[in-house]
Order: sequence, then C-alpha cells, then structure tokens
Amino acid sequence: MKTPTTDRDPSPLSEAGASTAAQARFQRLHKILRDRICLLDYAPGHHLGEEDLAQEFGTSRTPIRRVLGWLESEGLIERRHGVGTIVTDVDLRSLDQVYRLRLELASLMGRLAPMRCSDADLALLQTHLTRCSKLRQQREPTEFARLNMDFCVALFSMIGNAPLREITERLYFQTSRIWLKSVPAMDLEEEISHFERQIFDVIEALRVGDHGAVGDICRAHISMSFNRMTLLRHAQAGGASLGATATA
Amino acid sequence: MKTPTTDRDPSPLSEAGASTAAQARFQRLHKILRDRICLLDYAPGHHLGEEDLAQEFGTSRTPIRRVLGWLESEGLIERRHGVGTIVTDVDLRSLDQVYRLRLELASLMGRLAPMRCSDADLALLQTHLTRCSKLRQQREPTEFARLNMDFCVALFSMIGNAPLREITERLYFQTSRIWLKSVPAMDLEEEISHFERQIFDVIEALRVGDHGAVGDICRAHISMSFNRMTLLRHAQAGGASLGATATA
DNA sequence: TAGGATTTGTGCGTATGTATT
DNA sequence: TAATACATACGCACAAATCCT
Repeated sequence: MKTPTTDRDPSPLSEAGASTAAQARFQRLHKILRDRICLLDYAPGHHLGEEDLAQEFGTSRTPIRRVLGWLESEGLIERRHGVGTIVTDVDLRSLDQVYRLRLELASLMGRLAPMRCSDADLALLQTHLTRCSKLRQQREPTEFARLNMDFCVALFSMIGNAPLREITERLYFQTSRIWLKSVPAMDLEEEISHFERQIFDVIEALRVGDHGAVGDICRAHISMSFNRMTLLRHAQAGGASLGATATA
Repeated sequence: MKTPTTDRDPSPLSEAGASTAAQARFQRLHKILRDRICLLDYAPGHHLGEEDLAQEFGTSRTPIRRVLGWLESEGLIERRHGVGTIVTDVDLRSLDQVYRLRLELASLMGRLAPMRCSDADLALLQTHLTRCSKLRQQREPTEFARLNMDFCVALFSMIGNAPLREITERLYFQTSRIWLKSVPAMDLEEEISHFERQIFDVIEALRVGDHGAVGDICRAHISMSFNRMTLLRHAQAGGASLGATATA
C-alpha cells in the first residue's frame, strides 16, 4: 500500500521517505557526509574519526559506523583496521572506466522506461535554471557544484527503471568530485554556460515528452565535460599555458 | 603494487583476496549466506535470526550484522526493527525492470572493455561445460542452478570494465532465484540444452577473441530464458497444460 | 486494550591491527 | 627491534519496536 509493488525498495537509502526514526537519521547523516565529501569539504585523504562524528551528531559510534559502511560501499571512503577512515582520492585515470559506463547508462535513461516527470518536477528543474543564472554573477565553484548535484539528483529521480536509477546516482557521486577539483584550472564562465545549456535542453526535451532525447543530452554533456577535463590534464602535464586556448 | 591502479577496489567484496582475517571471514560468510538464499536453501520469507547465525558460525552478532547489512543492500533480504530479517520474495513482475537492464548491460560486457580472459579462465569454463554434460543425467535442479551460478561468476569476473563487472554480478544475484523457483513447472531437459549451448558459444567467442559476441550471446540467452519463464507464468495463470508445447 | 515474548538497533568497553618513535 | 599511541573491529548488555495472546 505504501509503495507500488513494481518499484522495489531494497536499501535503507532510496528516496522513499524513512518510516522509522532510525532510518531517517541514517539517511540524514549519509546525505550530510556524502555532500561534505563530494563538495570537497572533506578533501581526498581527509581523516574521518568515528568518535569525532559520533560526538558531532550526538550519537554513539554504532550508527556512525553504519553510515561509514555505506559510504565505503559507494567508494567514497576507505576504512582500514588499525589505520582509520580516509576519503578516497579521485583522478581521471582511475575513474575512466566509470565515465565510459556512465555514458552508456545515460543513453538508457529515458529509453529503458519513460521518465517519471510531473509538473512539480518540471517546476523544480526551472528553479535550477534560475539558480544557475544567479550563480553566473557570484562565481563560487562550490555553490555551482552544489547546484549541479541538486539538478542531477532531481533528474535521476525521474528515471523510470528503478535499478538504473540507483546505479546512475551511485556512479554520479563517484565521479562528481573531479569537476570541483579541476575548477581552479578551468574556465568557470565556459563551464557555467555549458551547464545552463544542459538544464535548458533537458527541460525542453521533457516538456515535449521526448524522453530518449533527455538521455542523449546528458550523455553528450558528460562526454564533453570529461573531454574538457582530459584536455586540461594534458595541458598541465605538457606545461602549456592555462589560458582559454588548449591545442593538442 | 598489489592491484593495478586502473582497477579500483572499493568494497570489502571484490574477488580480490582479503588481506585481513576479518575481511576473509566477511567474504566467506557473505558467500555462504548468498548461496543459501539464491539456491533456495533459504526460501523467500525464511527468517534469519542474528543470534542463530552468530551461534552457527561461532562469532558474535556484530560480524553477522555486517554481512546482513550487505545482503540487504543487494536486495536479497529485508530487515525490520522488532520484526526480524527475512529473505525477500522474487517474482517476474517485480524484477521485470532488473531484467530489462540486465539485457542492456550484457551488450556492454565485451564492448566497453575487452574481456580479461587467460588460458586458465578458458580451462575453467571448459570444466563448466563438462559438469553440464554430467548433470544432464542427474537432473538435479539445485546442482544445475549452482553450475549456472559458478559459470556466470567466472564469466563476469572477466568483464574488463570494473564498475560494470560489479553491477552485472549484483543484478544477476537479484534475479537468479527466479529460474530455480520456476523449475518444477519447466522442461528441465530443454533448459539444460539451452545452457549447454550458451557455455559452448561463449567459449567459442572467447577463443576467437570476439569479445563483443560474448555479450550478444549472453543477452540472447537472458532474453530467451526470461521469455520462457514469462510464457510459463501465462500458461499457469490461464490454466493451460504444463506440457512441452506452449503456444500464445 | 494491555502485557509479555521476540528481534533488531544502540551504547560502550575491550581486543586487535597498524604506524610511529 | 620494542614500546607506545591511536583507530577500527568485536562482543556483550540494554533499549526500542513489533507481534501475538
């Protein structure tokens, strides 16, 4: 009765509202720590002490350990007995395979099943477009990364195929830090323009009901973003200037 | 030095050997319980008591709870405070989305990255073919399901793209029970023939180095197996005979 | 409706493993 | 090399939640 039988709800995650207080706390702590990691508040290599977190959130170590176990399964942290819990490092080379897979999954986004898109969902995406316009003046990379995260989470939640939805979100959070890490050497103005265009195009595709196009748009932007960062890495390695022009 | 840098090892699972005793025990218990669930030794609805399992394996509840948490994230069990831990139910309708996704991922198996296939790997698949021939006489569904599991795990471990490898295996174990559950009303002889053909074709494709064909073969067999079970369900629902001929 | 039995979640002290001095 | 410091893993007792009588 609470959830449609065609939509399995395997994990204590899943955006479906938590029924118990314990599950609600789990989701809250998970989201907080995940965002801190993905927004580089906890940089790669940062040490996460169980005792410290327990004190900060007013619980014992036990619930903290549950959250850390989940973050470990998502590849965001690494725990070693006797050593500690540290935030995993991210770089383009090690996450190349994740990017290749994300490209293919993006194509399936709207084709495997129709997007679940209500008018309220479209309105939410519109607010993201508005936020993007405002951020153009501020030029704060972290806030821009947060907007990107909010938009992607909102969009992914519309994916009709439940397992594809979970996997897509999981892989997104595995790679999202790379962009923010690369920002200092990138053209922020150009990045904002690309992203604003993506939001606009996705909304347009959803409005006319072309769900397959949504996936194609996302795939194209993932691919281009990855290529921009790859070129950047080559430019840095080659000692070229960090200007707007990057030639091979 | 222990693992190539291009192959991330996020979870305490990952077939990579466990370095510590605790991780080895985790993997061992996880595999034992997972197999019991997927081979219907623990049928859907079966109650798993933490205290009982702790006693059986000679540990406290803590390591057991870690394993159960992982099995829950894989969708094989469900835990509820005050109620207990029960094995999830599986049926074709609720896992329809998983099947659709598995079809698409199968296509990517050998195309996203080359299969990692050594001579030893090929020899292992040959033993599966031999086991299949022997099982033809025995006609024991559970042993046949175990062979299918061993073959799939061996094949999936060759997938070059690491995240695709993990996801493919995860989704396989989410659906593997359905076949064994459907066996009593199916033509076992026909199922064995189909599977033997799949093993043979996969080995042939790997031998000639056509990695893309491996995925196509798997996709075709997943699709046909799903269709056979779907027809079976319709036949049962319609009250038709359970004979070999099933016409739409 | 209330109370007891059962089961998972939590809290905390201890054991074990690692790194550094 | 040995000892010390520190962090995670473990084991046990208690709390909270659910179900049945």
